[in-house]
Amino acid sequence: MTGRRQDLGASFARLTRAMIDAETPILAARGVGMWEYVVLSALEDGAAPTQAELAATVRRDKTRLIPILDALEGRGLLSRTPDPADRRNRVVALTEPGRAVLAACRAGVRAMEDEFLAAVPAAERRIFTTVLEQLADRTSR
Amino acid sequence: MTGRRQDLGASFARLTRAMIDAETPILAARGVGMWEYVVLSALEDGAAPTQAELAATVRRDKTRLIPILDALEGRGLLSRTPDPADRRNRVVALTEPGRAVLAACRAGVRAMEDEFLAAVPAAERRIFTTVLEQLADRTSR
DNA sequence: GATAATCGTATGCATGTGCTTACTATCTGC
DNA sequence: GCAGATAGTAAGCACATGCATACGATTATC
Repeated sequence: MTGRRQDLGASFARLTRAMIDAETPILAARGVGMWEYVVLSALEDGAAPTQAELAATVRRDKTRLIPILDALEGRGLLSRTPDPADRRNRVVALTEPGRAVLAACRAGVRAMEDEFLAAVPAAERRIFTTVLEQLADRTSR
Repeated sequence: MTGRRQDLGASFARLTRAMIDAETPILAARGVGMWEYVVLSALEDGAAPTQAELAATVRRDKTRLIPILDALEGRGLLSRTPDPADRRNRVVALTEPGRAVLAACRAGVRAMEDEFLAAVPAAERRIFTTVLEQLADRTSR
């Protein structure tokens, strides 16, 4: 890898900023903030058994997560249900409207991503995204 | 790209955090903070003609850049020289000791990166890093 | 039953960041 | 020569974030 010029960290950071800048208006057009989108996404595959666990998943301080959840629940996009097995806990889950909003956001984000990657040949694109996801999955959250 | 699960932005953000977490102790062992490293790196290929331009390059508020530059200059790692062509400006350049410290940091970062990518087959790794750099270079700073 | 631990909630505090303001010194254009 | 603009510098302000504290409700352990 002696030919590599830029640090991985610098490239990732730069692309993160670019993605955030690109995603923000897409989400805003659907009435969703970035943290809200992150939370909705985290619930896509299934409910979080506790708010604390959701906070850890999205790496957002549990106390600062409250207003985000308040807002989303207030809009009917997610529900917080006391867990009968342990009433200290509240199970957090997407509602149908929440799923619909998330799907709309996701569609916009996907379109943006596809456009962003359009200049990369298909075979390389496939390798890039596969390796990217593998690397990301290997990092602790 | 219908098979892709995770948002690019989420993967990039996650990897950025992982890189920061991995780099921080590497830099600290060489007495360098992350912002300091970013600044040193930005000067690697040549001096910045003004501090303002350096600030834009590293995306750091020019007013907040001052203490960083003060610290680095105080350690003799960079110089700030009034530009005779326009004495409002100060040309910022690495010193030889600065280059040495940067090289040491870079070596540590490279070793970490190589280890991080070790599980990726060489051919895929090459494609991944090439595409990554191309994508990063295409984003506005 | 009493104590300790945990969850969700609200809030305080310290730190980092971006933007703004203000200043001195310098430069540019008229 | 003068007004306006710019560079570097210091500091204020608002906001975001992480961590800590405290509380009521609930659970687990002894």
